[in-house]
Amino acid sequence: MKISEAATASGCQLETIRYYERIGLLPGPVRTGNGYRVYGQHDVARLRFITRGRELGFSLSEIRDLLRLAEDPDLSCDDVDRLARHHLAEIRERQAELQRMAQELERTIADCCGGRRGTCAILGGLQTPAKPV
Amino acid sequence: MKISEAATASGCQLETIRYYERIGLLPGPVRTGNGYRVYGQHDVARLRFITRGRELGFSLSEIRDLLRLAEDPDLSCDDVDRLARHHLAEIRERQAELQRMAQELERTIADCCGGRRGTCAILGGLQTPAKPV
DNA sequence: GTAAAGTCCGTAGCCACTACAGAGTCAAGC
DNA sequence: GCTTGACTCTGTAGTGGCTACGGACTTTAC
Repeated sequence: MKISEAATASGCQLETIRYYERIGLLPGPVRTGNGYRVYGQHDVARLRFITRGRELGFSLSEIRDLLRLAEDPDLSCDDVDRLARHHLAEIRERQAELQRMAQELERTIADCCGGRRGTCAILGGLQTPAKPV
Repeated sequence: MKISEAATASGCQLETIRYYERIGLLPGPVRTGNGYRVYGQHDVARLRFITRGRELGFSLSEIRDLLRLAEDPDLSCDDVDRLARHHLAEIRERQAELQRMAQELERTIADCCGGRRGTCAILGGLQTPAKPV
């Protein structure tokens, strides 16, 4: 299939496919006589794997690791598990950080009396470092 | 004060100060005879405002807007309030997204039997699109 | 006097794309 | 056969928010 079909089949953007090829995440496919890329089911599966990993927030380099692990059938999946847990911990951290931000913002917004600039609590809150929570 | 002192006083990295100047977020300061930048309390306050905004997850362009609003004392703070609320909504969205990711990852990790590659649920989960939650 | 630290400027790199420009190719309709 | 439009190719530049480097200059400390 051609690149646009592979894009549709994998849920990956067309330019992104070329990008993944450029950075070596996807092997360069067979070409037709006119130079068009030709993809097979295996390529689509790999693209889906990458896309899915991105949806779950993995970085491309993490996905590269996962793909390597996935392609070595002799290893136990301990490494995969470790990578997934590590990633989950990072997500939890980001969640906590967003939660802190949201709380501070909410407090600041609540303090806003809707008045004039001189008394604006939001701008005031931005002037000063965070209050300890 | 010199740039390194301004960096310490504002909690902003030295190179970042120069970067903010380059993109027009911080006005170019007075220079000494040798060309060194000289900052005052007002600059430090502005830098702290920016840094604080970044900590709260505002983009530099949002911060630019906030600074403009902060500097026009005639306006009511409705716009500031609107911007803050809009930003809060975005944070809430990102939180929800991370939550979805985390749940999926947790489920996938839980499914991992610790066995060999052929049966690895994590890799399997990456092959297939998300199950509806 | 010399060595270390600080400052200057400009540029390139990071991530993960996205968007172009300009050229070639293919299929359908006339 | 010709035109039109859709598709594909390559290479490059842009995004955001920094960070890091190199090479030149100045200041500071001993």
